[in-house]
Order: sequence, then structure tokens, then C-alpha cells
Amino acid sequence: MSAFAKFRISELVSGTILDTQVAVQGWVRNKRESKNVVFISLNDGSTIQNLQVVGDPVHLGETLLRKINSGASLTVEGTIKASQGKGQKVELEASQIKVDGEADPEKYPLQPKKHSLEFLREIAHLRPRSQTFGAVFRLRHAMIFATHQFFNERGFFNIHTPIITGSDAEGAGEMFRVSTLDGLKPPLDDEGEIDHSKDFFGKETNLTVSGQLEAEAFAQSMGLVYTFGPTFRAENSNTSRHLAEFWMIEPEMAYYDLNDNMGLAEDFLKYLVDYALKHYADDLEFLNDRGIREEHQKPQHQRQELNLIERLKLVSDYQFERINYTQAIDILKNSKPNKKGKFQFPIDGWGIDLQSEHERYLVEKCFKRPVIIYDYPKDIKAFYMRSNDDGRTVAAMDVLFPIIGEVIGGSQREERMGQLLARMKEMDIPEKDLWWYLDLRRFGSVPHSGFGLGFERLVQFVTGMTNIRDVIPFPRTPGNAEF
RNA sequence: UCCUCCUUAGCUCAGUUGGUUAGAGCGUCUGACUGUUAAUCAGUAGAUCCUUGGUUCGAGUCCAAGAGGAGGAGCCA
Repeated sequence: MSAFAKFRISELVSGTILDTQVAVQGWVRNKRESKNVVFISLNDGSTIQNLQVVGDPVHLGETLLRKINSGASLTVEGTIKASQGKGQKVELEASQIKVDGEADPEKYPLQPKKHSLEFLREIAHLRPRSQTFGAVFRLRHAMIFATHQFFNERGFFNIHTPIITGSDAEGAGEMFRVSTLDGLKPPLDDEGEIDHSKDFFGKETNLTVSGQLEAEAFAQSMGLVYTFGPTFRAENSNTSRHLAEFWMIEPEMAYYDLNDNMGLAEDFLKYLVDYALKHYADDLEFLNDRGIREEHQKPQHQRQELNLIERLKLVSDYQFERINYTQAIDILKNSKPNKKGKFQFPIDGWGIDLQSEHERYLVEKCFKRPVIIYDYPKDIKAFYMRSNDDGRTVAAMDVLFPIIGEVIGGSQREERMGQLLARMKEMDIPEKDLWWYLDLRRFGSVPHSGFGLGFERLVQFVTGMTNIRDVIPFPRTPGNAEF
């Protein structure tokens, strides 16, 4: 079976290769059989498109045909020809088919019909064989690749920050403890507390909730750096936007102020969306149609105004609206829903944190494009954000997208030792754990900025998937670590 | 963690006021037919009605607790 050159289906469907003998390997999506001819839809994951394999039932034989069921894996040899039927440019006229792995049709759970996303989530090991998840995970790859390409083009260096961390001062939520101590009989100290000095690292350790602080060390040596790694939050969050294990991209830039930071965030997001539109048009088209069909199931008032591709073009074609927190509060205070009491959390004054409903109003109703809000009240933001001269705000910024809300959160970092120490004291952050972080202000401190992008939320936006569990291969959520 | 809703065949769902033998479409299987496109036509098989307990002469249906799932909120990315 190795006489012919192997091709992936993505190389064949365009129709540039014709009347050539090839070998193709993949999984059967569907088989349509009759007395004189058999059609097999074959997919190898390289593209959303299936290759139509055409066979002569007499030549192939009944024993072989019985084994060619949905889900079976095949090696097919034959000749690529212009298709006689409609719906595809080329088809593979099979001279020989080998069944590499059978799939019992009584038991194989994927059928050539629409399945619910909830059902597919229960068979996460098989769902990438479906059209929707094939498209989602090709686009996920595209966003990973485009991220590295974007930063590389701009002279950034990728830094692997630690996954096991000894500092719990990041203040970004509950952490997962990492320990090799005996869970039933841990060594105790004189006070009867767990003696962490006996643990593997000689201290209490956790899975990282952010690589930012470590990335800052590299920004203040290599200038422009970014991390792209797993992140863990032990929050009991049960929503379509949260995972216990997710991936985060965190660029950190020396000599960038908040404006430079916002500019980079906008350029980055536009680059990613453009990359998807340019290189993954057929997957996006499929997901776009899928989204339109889903929308039709909903009552009129719940439907999206724009379809997926229109939403992507909104990001790529328009400048993001930039307003500061104070302006945002003014707009919200005077907005129709606020005056009519439609907000669940009415806006009555300066200083409160914006709720999901407020962010969505600004993005989807007021400006109808991505919005960056900056200069937030210091009391609702982290200790490391740079204090503004007004004494009440910090140089923070959030990028808000339609539907998914906050996709990026960032800030200019506090580079002045005095101000940083004062903020840490105000917020009860212990200095001793962050001695090295303070050293960065002690020795050659420079103004710098950075942001964090929740990768799965970006993939949600680009694919139009409404549940974050459907854009990561094997989701980890409270009570669920199957696979 | 809070609020609301859901759980019936492999999948998607219907099931009246509590009443005899729980239905459909798709899929599977069998057969027919056809260069088919989630093929078409005919037929077959397929059910722990989420679990436990309760009310009742009688529970898929009513009540309670639990499990799982979805949507929204909070936390956040």
C-alpha cells in the first residue's frame, strides 16, 4: 500500500492535482452505498472538507465494505479525478482500500447528524472528529501560531515562566496547592500546623495564577517579552467563561506607557483576527453558518445583531473606542437602561466596578465596536498598577469585546519604589515574599507595561463558540477532570 | 457559591387532569433502488422514564432529598 505518494486532504480538495495516483489516510464520516457505486466521505482533519472516495462495490467486495463504517480509519489508494457529482471539485477513484481500524456502527457514538455540544463534551476524546470541533481546534492552532508570529515580528522574546510558584502574592484568586507531603499524615511543626519546610520545595507552593511578575523581570533585561502558558485558578466558578486550567498570553514591555500598551493590545487583537480571516476562511465560513442556524433557534429578542464574520470584521475594520473610567461612568449614568432602571446594578456613583451588563451596553449598544476603558479607581485594581497623579486612579486598561466581555486586562506597572511600597502596605501584601520584585525597582527601574489575554476567550470570540469548555481540548472545571 | 430551568431509546425530543401495552424523527440492522452528498423508500430491533425515598388503589407525570447538565450572576482571563 505504499506505491503512491501520500497526500493530506487539504492538498487535494482545491483541484490543482488531477489524474494522479495518490494514497490518502483518514476517518470515515459517512458511506453511501448502492449496487453499482459506493461513496465514502473521508476526513483526515487537515481541513473541514471531506474527500469523496468513489468505489466499485463488486471490485471492493462485500467483506471489506461491511467494515467501512462511520468512524473507521482507512488507507485509500487510487486516482484523483475531477468530480462527476456536485458538491466537490475532486474525488478519489479507489483502486484499493485498507481498513486500518474498524468502528462498530452499533457503538460508535458520532452519527452523520447534528449532535448537541453538551453530548459531544461527554465524548471529548472523539469530538475533534466532528466538523465543528475540527474547525474550532484548527482555529485554536491558528491563534497560537499567529501569536508567536506577531510577537516575533515585533522583536519580542517568548519566556517560559514557572508553573509551580512559591509566591502567593499575585492576588489573582484561589490557588491549587502543590505538595508531595502525605495527605493523611503530614509532618507537623511545634504549633501543630503543617510543616512546609519538609515539603519538596521546602516551602508552600502552588500552581501559577499568572506569569506577570516573573515576566517583568525579563522585560527589565530583554526589553520586550511575552509568556504563553497554562494558568490555574481554584475558584468555584461555574460559567461559560471560566476554566480551572486555561492558557494566558502576557506580554510585558520596558519603556511602554499605558498608551503604548493599549496600542499594542489593539494591534495584537487585529492581527489575530485578520490572520483567522485570511488563512482559515473555510473553517470560519462553516462556523458562521453554524452560528446563523443556532441563532434561528432563539427567540427574536435574544438574537445577535451581527453574525460571526461580521463580528470579526468589527474588530479588524474599526479603531477601538478608548474612554477612561470616569467617562464610562458618565455615559452609563445617563444611559437609557440606567434611567429606566433596566440595569440589575444601577450606576449611581464613581468608584464602583463595572458589571457584565454595563460592559455589554458600552460595547454592543453604545459604541458598537471594541472598547478600551482605562484609568480605573485604584481601590478596585491590583497593587502593581501605576498610580496616576490624580491620586485616585491607576493606569489600568481593559479591552472589552462584544458578547465575551473582557478579553484583555492590563496596566502600566508601578516602577517607583516609594509608590509601590505604599500600595503594598495599603493592600496588606507582604514585602518579604516579593523581595525580588522590589529589587527590580531598586536596580535600574524603568517605566513598563503589560497585559494579560485569556486565550480561550479569544478563541471563543474567533470561533463564535458560546461555552469556553468547547474551545479547549479537555476542559477542567469544578468537579470535572475526565480524560 | 447564589438564582432559574432541564434529565424519557445510541442521539434529538413529544408524552394531556396521575390510569391499561411509554411514542416520533434521526442513527443501527435487514431488504429495495439510485453518481450519491446528513441520499431515498419499506421493514426490524432498541427504554433502570437520572437515583433514592415518599404520597396514592395506581407515578414518566405529584412531593422531598441527592447526582448530573444548561443559562444567568458573583469571582475573573
